[in-house]
This record gives sequence, C-alpha cells and structure tokens, in this order.
Amino acid sequence: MIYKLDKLDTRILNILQKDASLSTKDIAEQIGLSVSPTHERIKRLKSEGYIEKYVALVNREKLGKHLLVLCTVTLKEQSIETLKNFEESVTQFKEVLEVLCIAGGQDYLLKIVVDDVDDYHTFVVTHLSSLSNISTLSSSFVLKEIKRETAFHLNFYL
Amino acid sequence: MIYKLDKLDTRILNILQKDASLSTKDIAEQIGLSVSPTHERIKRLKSEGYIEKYVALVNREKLGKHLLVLCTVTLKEQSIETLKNFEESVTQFKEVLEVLCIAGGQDYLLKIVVDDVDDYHTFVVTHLSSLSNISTLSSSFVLKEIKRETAFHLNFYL
DNA sequence: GGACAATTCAGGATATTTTATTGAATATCA
DNA sequence: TGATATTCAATAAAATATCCTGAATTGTCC
Repeated sequence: MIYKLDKLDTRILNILQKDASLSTKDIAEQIGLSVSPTHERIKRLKSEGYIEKYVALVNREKLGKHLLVLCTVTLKEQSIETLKNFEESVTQFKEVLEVLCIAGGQDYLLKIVVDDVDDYHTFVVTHLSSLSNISTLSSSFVLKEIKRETAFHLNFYL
Repeated sequence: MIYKLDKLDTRILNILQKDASLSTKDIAEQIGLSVSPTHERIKRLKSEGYIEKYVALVNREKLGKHLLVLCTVTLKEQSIETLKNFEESVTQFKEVLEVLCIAGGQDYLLKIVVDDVDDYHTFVVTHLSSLSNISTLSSSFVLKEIKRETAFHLNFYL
C-alpha cells in the first residue's frame, strides 16, 4: 500500500510545508498543473497520511510564553512498564511540547514551554517531579531560539 | 499594546494552532460569534504577527526521513563575532530544523533531520564539522519521537 | 446623567475558492 | 493492436472568504 510519490507530489509537500494558506490555484501554477489534478493530489496526500494536519504557528514571545526549557530525564528502572508509564504521563502535560527518547543511557529529552521562571518552578514541583520512577532531572534554559523550522526538505528520487 | 488580546482571540489561536483547516464558519460557531467578526479577528491576528504562518505538518517516517538527531555543539571562543558567524552558517543547512542557544557552557543544540545514518555521516563530514570555531560536537540519535506538538496552550488572564 | 465617538457585532452581497463531475489524452500491458 | 487504467483539463456547483453597511454596545468626556 506504499504509494510512490512522484516529483509533483514532493513539490506540493515542500510548498505546503512552508505555506499552507496558498490556494490550490497558486500551487497549481507553481507546479505546472491545472487546479483539478492539483486539488486531488493534495486531498490524496492528506487522506493517505503524508500530510498529518494543517496548523497555525504562533509567535511564542508575543503570546507571553517567554521561557523555553530543555529537560533531560533519566528513570530508575528501564522496564517496558516503567517506560510506557512515564511516557503516557509526561505526554499529557500541556506545557510539554516534545518528548524524545534518546539513545545512550535510556533517557528522555523534554521541550517545555512556560510563561516564565516562576511558572516553570511551579510546573516542576507540582507536576514533573511528582512522576514516579524519575532518577535524575536536569533543566537547561534556552537563551535564544535561533531557528525554528517545521518543514523537511523533500527530494524526489527516481 | 501589551495585552490587547481578549478571551475570544486566545480561543481562536488555540483552535487554529490545532487545526488550521477549519473554516471561519466552524470557528465562529465554536467561539459564539458570527462569521464576519471572526474573520476580522483571524485576519488581524495574522497581520499583527500573533499568527506567524500556516503550514502543513507532514509524516516524517512516511517521507523517508528516518533519522532525527540532537547535536550539541560548543565553540572555541565566545566572541559575538564567532557566535553570530556560527549561527548564520548553521541556520542555512536545510537538514537543521532547530537551533537553540543553551544556558550554561555557551553551547548550542541542533535538531537535525536526515534520511538515515549514512546520510547523517555525510552531512556531518561535508557540512557541519567544516564550520570554523567548533570545539566539541556530540550527536545523540533519537530512538523514538513520543510527542511532537506545535501548539502552545494559551490562557486568557483578566 | 447624557451625548458623542469608537468599537464590535450581525447580516447580506459579491468574489473567490473548493469540490465534484465529465470526458479527453496518455500510458500500460496483454 | 486493442482494452484498461491513470492522469489530466475544463466546467459547473457548492462552499467559503471577503467586503460593506448599519445596528448595538461600550467607553469617554462634558
């Protein structure tokens, strides 16, 4: 069921990853097709899961979320049960935007967004540190977000 | 000028951050307004920079980007010139989706997306390690992306 | 308190876009 | 070569975005 994407599909994905507010007509012109097939391709890319969703990206600072924190967590045990339990718990916190399981040492990296330092302290004390099986917890404040990009650059390989 | 957003604005932003493919009509119904003022608010939020852009989020694995790497970089010197030079260079690599300047040790964390380990090796050798003033370079492979969220949860404070 | 100004809203008119349908052109394969 | 499937363009319709007008609300200053 792996549908092979052609050059036009990858071009559509590259365009929509950068600007999803473009009309089908605009995209059609860029890739050199008419509106109908362009629309069907976009619809197919969505329905087949290549496009997961369309979202608005907002300005973090302007909306009062001044603090971005990277938090490294190691667990006491590494049983499947423990890992799964931790993952499900930490995923539910709205302050935690990303959870990555890192190779080497079996630990996790969390990306956390909060208003300020006070807010972060409250979050750690009342939510994060109360999770069971946490061994160590190390927080690094982000001084500056130099680049934030959600688009992967896709190439079409024959 | 600081908090000119009201409750309806924050609700709109929360909705659009999760699903930007909703029609103005849908959003209007959710927040209890008619289409016109809802449309005006969305347009204003965009023009005033609260909404930076609309994008399509794609499925990384399905599109052949199988390897996500976190790379920590420290520089030899920390002069403003050196930092700026590094930041401008590393930002231009399409494989590098995020560049964060981290407190403590004056170093950087890069989020890098590539096809596979071979691809990563090529990237490091031909691009990353050839940058000047790099002191140390430590790569951590991501075993599993447990949560990826782009939406901040916004509250309206009186 | 009253009147004016500014803001925010709803409803409707129009332009644009999305979406579905049809048939033609092209490619595929026996 | 002939049949089948795929991809495309063109058209029409439905839905939506966008603009405009006037009413209601709020805030402000006499």
